[in-house]
Amino acid sequence: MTTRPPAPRRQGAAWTRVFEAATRLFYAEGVHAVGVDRIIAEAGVAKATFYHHFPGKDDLVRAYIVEQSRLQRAIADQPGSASPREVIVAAFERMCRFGADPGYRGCPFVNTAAEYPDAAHPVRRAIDEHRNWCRRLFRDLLIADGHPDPDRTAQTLLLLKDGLGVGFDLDDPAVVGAAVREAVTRLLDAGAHSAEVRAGDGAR
Amino acid sequence: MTTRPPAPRRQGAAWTRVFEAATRLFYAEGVHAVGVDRIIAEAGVAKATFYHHFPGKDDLVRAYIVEQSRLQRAIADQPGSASPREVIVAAFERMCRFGADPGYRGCPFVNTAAEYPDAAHPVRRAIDEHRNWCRRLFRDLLIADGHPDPDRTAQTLLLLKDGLGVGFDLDDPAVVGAAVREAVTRLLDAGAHSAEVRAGDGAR
DNA sequence: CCGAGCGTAGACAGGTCTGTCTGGTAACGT
DNA sequence: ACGTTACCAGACAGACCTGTCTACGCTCGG
Repeated sequence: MTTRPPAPRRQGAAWTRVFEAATRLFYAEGVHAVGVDRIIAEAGVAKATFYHHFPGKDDLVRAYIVEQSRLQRAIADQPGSASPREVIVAAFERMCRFGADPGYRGCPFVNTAAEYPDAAHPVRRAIDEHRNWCRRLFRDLLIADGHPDPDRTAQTLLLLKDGLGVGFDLDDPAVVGAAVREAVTRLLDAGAHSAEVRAGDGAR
Repeated sequence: MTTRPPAPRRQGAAWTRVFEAATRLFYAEGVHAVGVDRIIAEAGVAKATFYHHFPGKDDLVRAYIVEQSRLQRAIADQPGSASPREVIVAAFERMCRFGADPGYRGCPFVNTAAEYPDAAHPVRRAIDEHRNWCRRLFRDLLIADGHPDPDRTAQTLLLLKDGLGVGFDLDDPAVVGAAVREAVTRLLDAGAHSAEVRAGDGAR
């Protein structure tokens, strides 16, 4: 009589429901602002089931970060015939599209890092890993594009990425988008420009 | 017998002690992670005194943000004989010095905004005010410097400011500092460069 | 001298947090 | 037929959260 499925639930889906509810809530409201009770309520899952799949809340937070990183890598890693430079431009174009969405609430990595002051915490380590991957990706693309200073410029691209994450959340998306597009173009042109200068050609 | 001063406390200083403890803790550990009990304990103040001075915790948070904004304005507003361009460069130089400090934990405005998803919240409004002041300041300086696109470039400087706030907290400060200094210089040179080009001069 | 204002100490209420535990149900592989 | 695994419902513990309240003391202006 009791314990019948209130929702037509697929079996084996409790983990997924918990994870998806957590992802949505963590992103929209912040990690510390969302309790386990809230997550299991929205997932329609028993508390024991939650703690059966995740040893503790922090493990869920870490899984959330790792999955966000995996998603971004999957998008960036899909092969294409574009030039390195076009790949970078397309990546920022994509970020600008995401940022213009009304549901945008900032970069999940930056927002979560703000709630974990301890740099040695597993969650922070996961965030560090993602940032390192990102910086390496930028650097490799810049090298492939023949940029004269790939390491520093990769960090500059990271600066822009972090800046747009904050800006799209707190400022006017249209202005932020315009500023980002121009800054990225100029940054990449600076590399090409240097190469041209070295080849004996002037500006324009 | 009871109620003797454990510390040699100056009278009328309870508000200050609360505020300073809150500022330190909010910045170092985040707003949601620090409770009122903790603040009053570190301030050496009774709970009733806390609620005598602040209607609630959010008011204290707002006061924290407003004061941080006031401090930054005070630094930026002090007059000098420097050119507009030098003022901008000096501002970023100052931020880089702050960011290199081992106690640096990111931009208080960005970190706090990450904990207040509701854009209509008084705390978020205070943060918006600060960002608007900052953008206006950049724009006015760029106009005074004769930059051809002050509005967009002001937003770009804001992008860099937010990016360095995150980067100095999460990445290698030395690399971030180098990237910031170069990006700012290049951004300001681009304006001057456009002027030169319009005057009929080529690159270099 | 005396009251107002600021301060202390600490109990208390009502809620929420993470995490544990009991008890029972349903599907599945062997 | 049986054990395992996944799942649900919900009570419970113990800590911490914000915020209120009582009761008392110190100091200073009038």
